[in-house]
Amino acid sequence: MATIYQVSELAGVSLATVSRVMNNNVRVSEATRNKVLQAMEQLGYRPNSIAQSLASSRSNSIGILVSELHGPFYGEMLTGIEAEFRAAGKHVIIAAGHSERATEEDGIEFLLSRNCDALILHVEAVSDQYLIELSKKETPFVLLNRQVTALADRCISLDNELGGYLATRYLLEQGHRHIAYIAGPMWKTDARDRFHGHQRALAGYQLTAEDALFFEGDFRETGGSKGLQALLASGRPFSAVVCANDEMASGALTAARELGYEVPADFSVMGFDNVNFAYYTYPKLSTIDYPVSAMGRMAARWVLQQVYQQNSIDVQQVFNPHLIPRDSVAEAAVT
Amino acid sequence: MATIYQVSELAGVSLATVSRVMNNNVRVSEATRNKVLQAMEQLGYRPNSIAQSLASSRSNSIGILVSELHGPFYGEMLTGIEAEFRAAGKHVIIAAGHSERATEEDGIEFLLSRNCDALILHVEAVSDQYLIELSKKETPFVLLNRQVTALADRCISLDNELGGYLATRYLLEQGHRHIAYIAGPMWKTDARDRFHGHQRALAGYQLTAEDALFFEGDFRETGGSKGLQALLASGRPFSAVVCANDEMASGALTAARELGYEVPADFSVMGFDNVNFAYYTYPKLSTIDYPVSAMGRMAARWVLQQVYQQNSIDVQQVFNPHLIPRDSVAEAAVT
DNA sequence: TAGTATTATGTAAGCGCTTTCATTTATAGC
DNA sequence: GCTATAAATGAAAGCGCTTACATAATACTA
Repeated sequence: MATIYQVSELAGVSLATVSRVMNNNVRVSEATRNKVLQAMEQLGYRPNSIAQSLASSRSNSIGILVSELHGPFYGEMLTGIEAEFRAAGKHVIIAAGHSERATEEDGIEFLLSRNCDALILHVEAVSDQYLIELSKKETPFVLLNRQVTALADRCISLDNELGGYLATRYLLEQGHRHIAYIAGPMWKTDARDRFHGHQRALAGYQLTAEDALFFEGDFRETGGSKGLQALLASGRPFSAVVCANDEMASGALTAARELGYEVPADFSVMGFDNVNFAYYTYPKLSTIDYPVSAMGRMAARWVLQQVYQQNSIDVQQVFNPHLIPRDSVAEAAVT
Repeated sequence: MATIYQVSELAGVSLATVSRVMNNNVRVSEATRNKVLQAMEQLGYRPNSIAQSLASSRSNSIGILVSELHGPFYGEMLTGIEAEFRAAGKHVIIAAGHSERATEEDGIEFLLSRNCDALILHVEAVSDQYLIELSKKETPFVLLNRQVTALADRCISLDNELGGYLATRYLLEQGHRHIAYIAGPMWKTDARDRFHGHQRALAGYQLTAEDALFFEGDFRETGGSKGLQALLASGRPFSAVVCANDEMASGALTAARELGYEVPADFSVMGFDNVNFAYYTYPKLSTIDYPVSAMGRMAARWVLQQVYQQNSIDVQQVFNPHLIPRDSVAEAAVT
């Protein structure tokens, strides 16, 4: 591989000049610039990004930590992030945190050791305190889908409470009064926030959430199916179930069918996230849209703005969810 | 951030010694090793991976190019790859190729410019010739899910032909004789191979694929639904449809329902890939398992073995698909 | 115990760039 | 035409490591 030195020789200029035309931040005369460009062309020169990084102490790499690499949710997020950075000539280094504290901390440590210029973190298990400590180190980071008050300016999140509210309000508007809830793991903030939104919506109708109609799931399909079974087994009547995410809603749908119930005739089911497969369930899932790809892009822009000084970029920190009515919710039967 | 120099000072040894204990490939006495370790600890030293890379001309990074970052398929693949490398202290740099020639070539160029030690490529649009040229450059690469004869030793792939064969043979065994086929884009090798397997299975029963019962889809849900509509519209009777992947099968299922057909009572549907949501469709999709995560891991191992000399690793190059019978296929009605 | 083979450590030259500072060359002013 | 200023280029010192090669310390042999 040709080096900058060989280019400089061939072009008959100094190293510094070649470097200048590459970075074109300093004036170089048309004539020399052309000589250099031509020499580069001729040698098939490609800059060594490692050497550039070392000399400039900029790695042009951004570390991304997400819980999982698979699953409909993170894929969308990564797509948004990658597209934005790729266009800016930066690259992403990816690590998975698996929603476990040790693995998440490990992943962050790993990315840090890779000299990332910045980090985009979708962490769930790590403590606020840890993040606050991390913020004192030199590597800047944004948090996706997490609210830490002390780090408010680095958080890009969805108003999960509002989402929970919208889901339940929609069911209430359809006449449902006995609404079951299959939550995510309640140690996760988003799971709690969504549930709080649910409670607020109920309160608006002078109702409260009943313990018998609550099930704490795991955000996965099995959580939804187990949850539905448990709710049914409780004997407490309900005409609708809101699930804290689409995976669980899908599980609930499957379980309902297996147990001989028909959705939405026997009861309505509401999801959350609007992941791509929500359109392909049967019945098509009514859900709350989570603009995850847009939020991923926004996190990338935050980095571009804060770390790479691209000041023309606007950053939006809080996103609003909205209702996607489809076929899994029907009006409550008049009683 | 502390540098190796400060560590060496504090420990009272030379730079070289510090470097040696870090890489522990050369003997260092217990006593000095401890002094150094302690100094590192005390300074909170973390090696600068960029400097290491420059000096050793090893970036410890592997470039991954996949068609998309989202979708059930690639997510699994990435998960397998990342897990394997992370354990080995390597990191992955990810780019998306979007199944377009220009973007794929661009992505490869991009990864190359990042000084990756190796590349794992899941490319579809790029020509064999291009890959052969690429193989002459210094950066080694593996191909996932692609067979290039001249590069046979770098290909890790699924026997797609066998998969196609298994799918159709299963339907034949269930008594189906009029089997429609919704293919992937026929310019993609895997789409073609799967179809060839289909033909071979038919041939085993003295049958041939009928043009009227063939539809070329796009590997996405809409392809499946459009495909089914087209097949139905052709007026040609069939009792089963094999779809070249699960997404299209899911689309076909949805379309069937919307058009008032019941699967598998009115006709059977077969998928391919066994992506995670195949279990959550209604009815649960009978499909062909594609061990994509295992294949991703294997690609990572190939790199570990070939590039990082971890000789203890075994590499398997061809994977076999197998049948996953579920609920979307039933026996053909006796006529 | 001298002489040699080993083992442990130090010295210093890069790796391929960026960037400051110094120097040269062109441009303008009068 | 000569000086003052600006613009273009070059020289060289790093960036934080690795790794020959050289040297010092230790162990082993007879």
